[in-house]
Amino acid sequence: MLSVAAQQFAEKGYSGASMRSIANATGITQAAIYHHFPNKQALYMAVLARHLEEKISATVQDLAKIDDPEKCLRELIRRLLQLTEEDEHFRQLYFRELLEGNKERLTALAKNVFGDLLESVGGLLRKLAPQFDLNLLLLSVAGLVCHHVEARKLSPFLPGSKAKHQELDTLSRHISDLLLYGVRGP
Amino acid sequence: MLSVAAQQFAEKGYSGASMRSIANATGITQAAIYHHFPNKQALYMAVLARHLEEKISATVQDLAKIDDPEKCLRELIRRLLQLTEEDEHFRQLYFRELLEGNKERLTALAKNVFGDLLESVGGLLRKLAPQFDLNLLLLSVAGLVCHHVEARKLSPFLPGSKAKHQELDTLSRHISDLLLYGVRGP
DNA sequence: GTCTATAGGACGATAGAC
DNA sequence: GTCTATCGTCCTATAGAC
Repeated sequence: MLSVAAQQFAEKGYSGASMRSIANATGITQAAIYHHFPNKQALYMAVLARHLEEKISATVQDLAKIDDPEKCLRELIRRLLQLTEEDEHFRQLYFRELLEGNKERLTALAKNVFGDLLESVGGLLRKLAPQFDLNLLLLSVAGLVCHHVEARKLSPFLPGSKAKHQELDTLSRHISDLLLYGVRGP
Repeated sequence: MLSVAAQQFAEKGYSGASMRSIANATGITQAAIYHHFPNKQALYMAVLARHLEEKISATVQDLAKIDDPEKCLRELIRRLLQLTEEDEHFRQLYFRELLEGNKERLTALAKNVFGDLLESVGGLLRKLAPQFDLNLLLLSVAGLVCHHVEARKLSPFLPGSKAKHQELDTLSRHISDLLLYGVRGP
C-alpha cells in the first residue's frame, strides 16, 4: 500500500494523487485508508520516510571500504545512477520535495538523506577534492545524477540525440569523467 | 495574467493551481479566464511558451561573442544561475515539465529551450570539451545549475551549512571550477 | 470582456454497520 | 479492517445577462 501510494505521489504529485485512486489501486475503498493513516499528509510522510530515507542508506553502504578514491567515486556515481534509475519514484519524490517541501520536510530530507550520504562518502570527497566545499560538491553530484536520469525522457527529442545517451553505462562514465577531470577530459 | 498563472503553476503544480486562484490573483473571476483561453491546458501551454522558451533565448544571447572559451563558460554558468535565481518560476516550471511533461510538451521543451542553448554555446562546448558528448554536457550544465539553485532551500538544513552556500558568486565559481578542472581543482 | 449563477463531478474526511 | 453512504468543499467548464 505504501508503495502504491509512492507511485501515485511520484507520478502525479501531492495534489494530483487522490486518496480514491490510491485506495482503488491498492484494492480497498477510499474510506479504508483512514483506518491506517489519519489524513493525506500523514500518508505522504510515511511514503517519504520509506522511499527516500531508507533507500539512500542502503545504496551508499560499503562505499568506504573501497580504497582507491577514483574507483570509489565512480562506484558512488554508478550506485546513485542505478538507484535513481531503478527506483523512478525515488528520484521523482526527491524533485517534488525540492519543489514543494516545507521547512519540516526539507529538514528531514537534509538529515536523513544527505546525512547518510555525508557519512558514507564525505571522507572520500574531502580527500579527492580538498579545494572544494563538501556540501556544494555533494549537491553537484546529486544534481548531475538525478538530472541526467530524469532528462532521459527529454533526451530523445534533443537535436543530435543518440540511443547511447539512454544507457546507464554511458551516463556513468560521462558524469565520473566530468567530475574527475573537468571538461578537458582524462 | 500569464505571469500570475506562471507563478501559481510553478509553485503549486498543474493540479495544485486552480483556475479560481489564478483568476482571483489576477483580479477577475474564474469564468472570465475562459474568454481568453479555452481550458486549463491551453492556459498552461501559453505559460510555458512565454516563461521557458522566451527567457532562455534572451539569456544565452551574445555569448558567442566572447573569445576566450573559459571566460565564455564562466559567463554561461553565471547567466544561467542568474536566470534560474531571478526567475524562480522558470526553474520550477522546467523541473515540473521534466517530471510530468508528456511527449508533445517535452518535444517543445527540447526544441525551444535546448535548441537555443545549443545554437549559442554548442560551438564553445565542442571546442572546450572535444572528448565529451555535446548533449550530455549540456544536460550536465543544466542539471548542475538548476539543482544548485533549487537546493538552496535545502542547503540551510544540511550538516555543516554555511551562509555563503546561498550566494550566487559562490555557486558560480564552484560550478565553473568543477566543470573546468574536475574535483582536483584549478 | 467581465459578471452571476450553476451544472456536474472529484475531492478529503467522517459516521456507522458488519 | 473494510465496507456503504454521505457531508461539505473545491474543482473545471458552461450559459446567459450586461
